[in-house]
Amino acid sequence: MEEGMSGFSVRARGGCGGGGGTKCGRWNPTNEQVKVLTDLFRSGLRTPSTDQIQKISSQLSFYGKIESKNVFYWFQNHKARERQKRRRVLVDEPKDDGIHFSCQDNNITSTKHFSEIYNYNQGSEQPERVKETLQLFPLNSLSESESEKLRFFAEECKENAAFSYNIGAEMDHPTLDLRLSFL
Amino acid sequence: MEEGMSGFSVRARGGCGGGGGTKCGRWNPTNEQVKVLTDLFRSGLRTPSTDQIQKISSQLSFYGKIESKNVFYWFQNHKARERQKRRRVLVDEPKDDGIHFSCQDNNITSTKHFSEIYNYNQGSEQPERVKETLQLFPLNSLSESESEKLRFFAEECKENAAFSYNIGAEMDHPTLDLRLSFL
DNA sequence: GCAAATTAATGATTTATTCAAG
DNA sequence: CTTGAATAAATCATTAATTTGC
Repeated sequence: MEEGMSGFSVRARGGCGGGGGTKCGRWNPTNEQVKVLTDLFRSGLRTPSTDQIQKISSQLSFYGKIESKNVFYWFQNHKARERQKRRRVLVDEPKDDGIHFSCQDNNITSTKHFSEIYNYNQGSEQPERVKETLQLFPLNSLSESESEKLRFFAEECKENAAFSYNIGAEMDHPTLDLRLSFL
Repeated sequence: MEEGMSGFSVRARGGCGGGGGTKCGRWNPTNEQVKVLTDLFRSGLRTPSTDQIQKISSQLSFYGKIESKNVFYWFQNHKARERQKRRRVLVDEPKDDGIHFSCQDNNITSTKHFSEIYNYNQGSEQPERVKETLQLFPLNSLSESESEKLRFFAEECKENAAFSYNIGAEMDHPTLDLRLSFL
């Protein structure tokens, strides 16, 4: 991928001595290793001590090549990325407010329950990216150009595409201004 | 399927506000609504903010009955199911494993360099707590349940997830005693 | 053809995690 | 250590598809 380099890159590090794999650019955790590390993380471990690191590394070496520093970095990175993920959520978001629903009684609680539920925002997939990417939103297809609309539709919802495009034609809807600007 | 329950049942929804259909069991999106939601999703939107939800809902109401919460749920479900789909693919298609760390030595100044870096050890986050919490470590899950393993993997280390998750199965490892005792 | 029966989709709720504030 | 916020995952439940016996 990014390696393409000619020069050193891969390992200017002294290590990687022995021959073999040669792919000693960086640690490549096995699934087992990741599993264990993740479980440790989930069970509360965040910044293992030197001692803990050594022991973990030792245990994990059973699954494949690994060094203490890999464990150390893994925790550093994992912790940081989890935090980052969380932060992104906080940053991009909020403005809540209330939105109520029509269903009034029903134990399910509407306003409260719901606001509790979706009173957040960005998920974990495209953090900021969404905002930028949305620029690319194929708006044109949303408010006009029915034919193009249908084209998309045919792609996305083959089965539902059936009657969709003539509705727009006969109903003369309100421009459905679903584009970045309104988002 | 196995539901057969007897008990209570159908929801005691009282709401469903205004008159009309009475068939207010649950929202039934029109093709237009699905089309727009799908396009938004495709354009990158995953977890719309409250504000976005309101606007989307407002626009979509032109096509038929809809509430903000429907939009919210739609995105939640769609996102989750797309993820699920992807995950399923990964599970079904093991991919190669290419596990061959041949590099052996490579101590990379390990001890020295490394110890300098993380030789600060505990103190900040979970001091003792770790020790207690680790008791709960779900060891059992270390060697089996490949699917779940993969799930974790896909989540945590998307890019590194490339290889092997069948190793555990064929290697019959030594109980990996990662628990309090060793930490 | 057409319903009852069965299965597939998907809307709506609940539960479990994680980080971070208190 | 406790609690609140914000999800993602799991699950429940209802509606639409589809199948099946007549």
